[in-house]
Amino acid sequence: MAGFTLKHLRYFESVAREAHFGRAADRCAISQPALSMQIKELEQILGTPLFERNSRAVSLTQFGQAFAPRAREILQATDDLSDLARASQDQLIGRLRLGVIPTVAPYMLPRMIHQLGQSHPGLDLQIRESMTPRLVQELKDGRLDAAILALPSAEPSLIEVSLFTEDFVLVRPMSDADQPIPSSEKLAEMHLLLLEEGHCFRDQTLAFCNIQSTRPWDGFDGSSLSTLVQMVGAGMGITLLPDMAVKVETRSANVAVARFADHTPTRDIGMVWRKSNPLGLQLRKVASALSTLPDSQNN
Amino acid sequence: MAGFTLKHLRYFESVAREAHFGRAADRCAISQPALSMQIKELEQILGTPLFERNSRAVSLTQFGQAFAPRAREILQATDDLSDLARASQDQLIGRLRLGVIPTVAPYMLPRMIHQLGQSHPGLDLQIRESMTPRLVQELKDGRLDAAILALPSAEPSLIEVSLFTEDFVLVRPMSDADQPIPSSEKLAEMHLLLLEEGHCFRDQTLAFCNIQSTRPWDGFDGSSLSTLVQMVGAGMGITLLPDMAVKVETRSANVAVARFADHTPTRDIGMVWRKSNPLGLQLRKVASALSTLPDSQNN
DNA sequence: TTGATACGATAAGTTTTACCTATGGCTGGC
DNA sequence: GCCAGCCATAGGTAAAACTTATCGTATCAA
Repeated sequence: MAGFTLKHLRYFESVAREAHFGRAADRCAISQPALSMQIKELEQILGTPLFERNSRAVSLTQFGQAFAPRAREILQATDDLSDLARASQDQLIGRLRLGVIPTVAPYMLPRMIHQLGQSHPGLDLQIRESMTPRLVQELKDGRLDAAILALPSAEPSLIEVSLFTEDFVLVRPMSDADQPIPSSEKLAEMHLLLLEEGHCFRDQTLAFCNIQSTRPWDGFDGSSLSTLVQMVGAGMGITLLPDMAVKVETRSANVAVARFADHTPTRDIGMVWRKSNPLGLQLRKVASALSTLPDSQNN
Repeated sequence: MAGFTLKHLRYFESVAREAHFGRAADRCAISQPALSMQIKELEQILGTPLFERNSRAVSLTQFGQAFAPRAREILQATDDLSDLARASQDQLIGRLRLGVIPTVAPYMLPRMIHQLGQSHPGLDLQIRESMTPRLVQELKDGRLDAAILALPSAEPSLIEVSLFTEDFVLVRPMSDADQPIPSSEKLAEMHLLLLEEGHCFRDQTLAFCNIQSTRPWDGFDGSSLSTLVQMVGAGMGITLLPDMAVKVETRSANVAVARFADHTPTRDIGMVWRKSNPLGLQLRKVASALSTLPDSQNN
């Protein structure tokens, strides 16, 4: 024997409230016989009568009186659950596990958290900082919901949305400030300081200079952009910086910043998530909110 | 658009638990396409996906994770309400989901089923065999109605009713049959064969011998009492058996059974259920019917 | 790369269920 | 005794839910 249904409970509640099958049926927008049958079925399922049908009146049995408040609780809980569903439609709420690559995280996170706090109240942002391959793997494993990294991710199972494009700038010792800006070919012959293996920014820099990334490298690799700039300040060479890092990293270093006039190297920062993630729409809104961020720093 | 039904919630809960449509469909006793359609319909009603279907895996969306505990609460409340109805009969009828620990089930079940068939016609007995911690958890989750295990359960939310106390007996190779019965201290120094980690009977045996259960164990653990007795018969050591297992397990094995004269180790087998279960009165009657069982075997 | 496999979605057909209208049967009041 | 009010029953219909068979796609091994 199957259990009762929510419909049974709604009909029961209606009869209990009206103490009248006909009016209760109206309230339920069904016919009186249909209601009678459903109540009868409910009583049969429970194995106990719920109502006492006197010829002129309908009243709850003792068991019906115990049943009614519990039934109302359940109906209330289902209504609440429906509301929960509705409330979650429009905008992303709850946990968002977001991966960010190391050459973006320190410069973007403060404004990002601030921005999302404004545009997405109720969002529980959980940040993980890792290099691209690991972020991609964790996305595919379902351990991240989305990631911010340099496009393209070269991963067909992910959706990519570009947030903004940013230039690379040249950072060199202050003593070189009045030198002409070297071409990318010249750069390859200079003492170019790079991030460690695995950073996509390292690969992008090498690509710009037309250097094979597999070529053995004789320089000292830095583990962060901050280290690289300090090394440049100490006269150990030159480096490239992504635009968003410039202000923070060159503030207190004895280095000169120069922008390329032509063929400026750039990278495209984007947000990615699984194609199969049904929150695509909401994630797109998050991305949209984040794409306004670089504007707020350009001054 | 009509709201969701309890059936929707049950199906949802099943898929959420199994993370697999096929297995979930089996559990619900319907076909996989029917389940897929119902889940799809539920998602449409809610206006939000509940599951993320990767080709190889099914996982809850963030909303699904918020939805699941509430859905379970509602299902639990409906089960309680059904139980309330059954509590108004004076004898338990309908489904009884009963958990039994492995060192009791094989020896008690046949008589138990027979006894309840007599004393409780109309009872639909569903047995699950698991070790104590899991049974307790499933009781608390509302996935079991009652369990038979060794007392105490150390769980304040459960009611415990003792069914009977049974002795442990010593089982050793037939060649040792005329040896004196060792003390519990002696036992600890002999080659004592034990059940695997997790069985309460293992812990009770160790406690009797004053052995720390955290102590690394050099013996081979058996996965059933039957295996242990076979190992004893093969001369690999000695073991203890609960009384109810003796007749069945030593019948065809080349072992000697000895009872302890003094300080006999025992365990208290009892039935437990949630304090909040409205069927307490009826379950007490079931326990009472079961407590007569050991008498019928004592000959 | 290709073929096998696993798994959820889709399609077509059938059974079950919930409902409608019409009617029956009981009760209390006029 | 007849009428009015009310719930139950009967017969028929349309929607819902389920079945089996099949498809599409992703994964994995050869």
